[in-house]
Amino acid sequence: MNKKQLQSEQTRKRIGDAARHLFVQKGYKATSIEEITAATGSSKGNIYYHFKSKEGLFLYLLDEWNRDWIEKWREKEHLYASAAEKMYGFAEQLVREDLNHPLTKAADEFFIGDDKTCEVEDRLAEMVAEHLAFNRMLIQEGIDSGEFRSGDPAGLAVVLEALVVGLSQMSRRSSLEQALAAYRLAIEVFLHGIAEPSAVSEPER
Amino acid sequence: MNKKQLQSEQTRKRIGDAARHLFVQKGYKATSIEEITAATGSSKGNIYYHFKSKEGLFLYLLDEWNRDWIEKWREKEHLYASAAEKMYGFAEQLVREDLNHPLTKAADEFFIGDDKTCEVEDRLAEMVAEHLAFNRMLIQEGIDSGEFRSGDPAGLAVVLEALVVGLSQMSRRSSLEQALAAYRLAIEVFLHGIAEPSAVSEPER
DNA sequence: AATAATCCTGAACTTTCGTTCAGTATCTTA
DNA sequence: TAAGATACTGAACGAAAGTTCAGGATTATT
Repeated sequence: MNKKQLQSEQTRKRIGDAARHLFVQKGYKATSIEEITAATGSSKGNIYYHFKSKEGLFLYLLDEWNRDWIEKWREKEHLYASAAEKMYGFAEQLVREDLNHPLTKAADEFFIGDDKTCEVEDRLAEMVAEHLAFNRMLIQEGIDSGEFRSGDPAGLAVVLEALVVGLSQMSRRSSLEQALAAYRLAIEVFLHGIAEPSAVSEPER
Repeated sequence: MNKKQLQSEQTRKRIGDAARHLFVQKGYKATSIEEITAATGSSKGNIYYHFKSKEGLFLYLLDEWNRDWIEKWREKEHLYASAAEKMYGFAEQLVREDLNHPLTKAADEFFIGDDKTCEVEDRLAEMVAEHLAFNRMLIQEGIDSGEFRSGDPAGLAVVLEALVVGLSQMSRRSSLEQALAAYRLAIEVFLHGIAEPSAVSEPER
């Protein structure tokens, strides 16, 4: 590899890392190009040399993130014996990986903001669908193995996603230990609920 | 009451209603004063005559919202016989009231944005604490009545809050029926979990 | 009726932020 | 080594948004 190419790749990574960190921490709009340059030492123009635009940079990060996340999961997945263990492993990776997925907060700004490009909109809808599909498969595995009661996997996938999205938002200002504890407790509740098994109650209507 | 005073109160309400609607729908930063004026027919200056600033307007809405929500809850609370029923009623009010609390999305922008005033920061931390206290009390009631297993009410309050926050975010683009179904399912899971009672599994470590 | 108080307008100011671009430095290639 | 390609700089531009203000319209007070 060329020295130029190497350099290019390095700064790209540098910018990407700094930008991701800021996006995750502060959201999309609240993070300015100025701040990214300050965090990298690069200049404004350099960002636009390596990335098409702010949107482009963000989209690139989303793709990269998703790829890495899935890859890491594939490496670990087989270590877990049961579906329940997988759920805890899933939560742990969510916390350890970055304490939250950029998609949860920043991408939501995209969806809602008026300035959304069609390309971005499509890509984001796709990613949410992927997330739900992932969750559904996780739950389906447990059902197939007899660990989980058979029910509505699609609906439960939404509930799980909501739990994850909410936790990432609530845990943004807490320590890793606190976050891990919260996630673990959440999965525990997701699996076993909080009600006494004896006290069966149904929703009204 | 004066004609002037009445007029003033009416426009205040008009501005507040329009602003709340936009904030809930689009988030804090994405909603401009311009848009609020367009939605009300009032002028820019008029908003600043009635409210100190955009932040002030938002803070006012948060307070108002919280008051109304609590009030409505107090009216309904006694109708529910069990703690479990209360949880479903709680979820239902969350959906029906506005499908999401401004605090969930817009307020999070406040917390994270750099431009936060000290006054605002304090007020918001207070409100989150109030929310968690509310949840904890709800859970504690169930524990006291023997419906819920005794555990970590504070931790469970965070899990419940996360569920609500996440659901509100996920349900922003779905119909009322879909949202209600998702919330109900979530509460069902929160109460009973998804695991087969026979298959007991613990978190690793 | 006249003066004061209140409500409201909208143009202009200021700041912030994404984006561009002419120019410089460094490296590759022929 | 000379010419071209690549990596980078930072000032400047333009659009958007929050805020202010001088003044007009409406209502209250004396």
